[in-house]
Amino acid sequence: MVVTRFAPSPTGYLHIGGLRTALFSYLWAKQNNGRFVLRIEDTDKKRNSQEATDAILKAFQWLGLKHDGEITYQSQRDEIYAKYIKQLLEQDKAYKCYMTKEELTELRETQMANKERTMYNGKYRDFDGVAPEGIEPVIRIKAPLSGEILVRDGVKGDVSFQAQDILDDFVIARSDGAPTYNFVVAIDDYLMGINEVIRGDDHLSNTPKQIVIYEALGFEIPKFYHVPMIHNSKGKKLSKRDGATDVMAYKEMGYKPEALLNFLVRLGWSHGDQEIFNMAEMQELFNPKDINKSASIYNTEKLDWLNAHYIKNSSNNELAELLTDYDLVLTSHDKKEILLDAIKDRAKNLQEMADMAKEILSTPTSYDKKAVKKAFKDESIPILNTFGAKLSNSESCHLPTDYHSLMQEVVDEMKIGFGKIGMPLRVALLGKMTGPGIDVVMAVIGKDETMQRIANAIAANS
RNA sequence: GGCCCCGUCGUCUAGCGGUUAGGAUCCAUGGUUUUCAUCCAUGUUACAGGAGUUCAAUUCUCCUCGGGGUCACCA
Repeated sequence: MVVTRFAPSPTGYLHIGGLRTALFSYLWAKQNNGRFVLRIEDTDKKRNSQEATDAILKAFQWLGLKHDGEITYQSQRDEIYAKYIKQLLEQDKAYKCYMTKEELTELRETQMANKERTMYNGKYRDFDGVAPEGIEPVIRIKAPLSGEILVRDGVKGDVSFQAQDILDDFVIARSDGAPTYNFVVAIDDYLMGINEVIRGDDHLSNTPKQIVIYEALGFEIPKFYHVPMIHNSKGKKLSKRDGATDVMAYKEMGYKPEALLNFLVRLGWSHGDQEIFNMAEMQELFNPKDINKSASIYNTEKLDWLNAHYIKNSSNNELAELLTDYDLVLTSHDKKEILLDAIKDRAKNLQEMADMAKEILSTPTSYDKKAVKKAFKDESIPILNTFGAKLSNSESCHLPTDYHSLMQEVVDEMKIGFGKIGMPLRVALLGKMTGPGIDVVMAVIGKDETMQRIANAIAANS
């Protein structure tokens, strides 16, 4: 069974980089009828918070991603890690190091001055003397001093590291006994049965260290897939101002979850020429072997296009429901179908869509100057009056076609072009020259409101 | 700086020795729409550079250049 995981450290909200690796992991597990588990990496007690964990869960919920089983918190697994540290100590695969921080800093500075690689010098590796007084030791692993460490990566291929280039006896437990990242990751991934690790390629150079742990403990090494980074438009790591914002901010901006997911799944992964993937298709088609090797640049153009696509293809019921989050309540509006049909093709996002609806639904308080000058001329007033009179006498105006016939009558009787009535009417009803079909607008706002707006416009612009 | 990864249109990508280098997005133009948007059509734009290997390189190898990641008692 395939078991994948998402293992964030709760130091902030979930952003799209994390979400993408979570999505990849999720899809791969689901496709294989496997499990997708969540582990919170909160071993650094100073830097993490419950709020951050809650924020991640909230984002998952919005996007419809569900983890399997209970959440594992590393902070609650101290005894487990202690057990393995003890074991390694007893097997002489790890040792206590009494070097002080000052001593370490000094060592490092000397190495830098000599242009050597900065690394621990193994001072206590084979120490059997009397431990210095008053120093709480850290625990270091006895890492191999030479030889090759091979990472068999499903995305990058085989990546080979030389032990002498990259390894030293790194710390696996701090002086306060708390275990460190590379140590607990290996233990937890093994204990949780995770056999396919999909994560950012910023972890690629950590992987040899984790392999050292796996081997010291005799654990089976999982399959790794290191996913390239997402960069900003300058090709640098994503920062808060250029996209690494809270995933929930995308909801506020009016993006639909399926658009965000579809956007992210295509960032670094592809399936031929296909662009549109619903969740079922993603689950069926995603395969980490098709992940790109190179980093991609984050850019909202395609996300906007996808979002517009998904909005256009949403049912009006769903849209009406979603729009309540953007301060637009349409549930009781009798012409909501007509309204929604009229604006769903025009909006890039739900926020914009809500604004359009509100604009149509509310009586204009001002009129665009250019629009008035261009389309609301003196000759327009008798035309509007004629139309108004017809409307006033009309008994059954409900649908756009009803209003359209009325406009047609005016055009025919006055022997004018359609534009002579269309544009002035548009300005009168919306205060500007752009928007949905004018007959549609009238149907949505109704006969009384239409006549009111015509009267308002004539009063204000003549 | 050491080590590691990467390099096809502006962007997301297809390609896996022989292609007019494909799609999508963006942009532009035209059509449809009384307007706007949608939709449809058309168009501009790419193999980082240099050596090899080969009958043939975007594709394989090496070098250069460029970009990124990582080198903690952070994760």
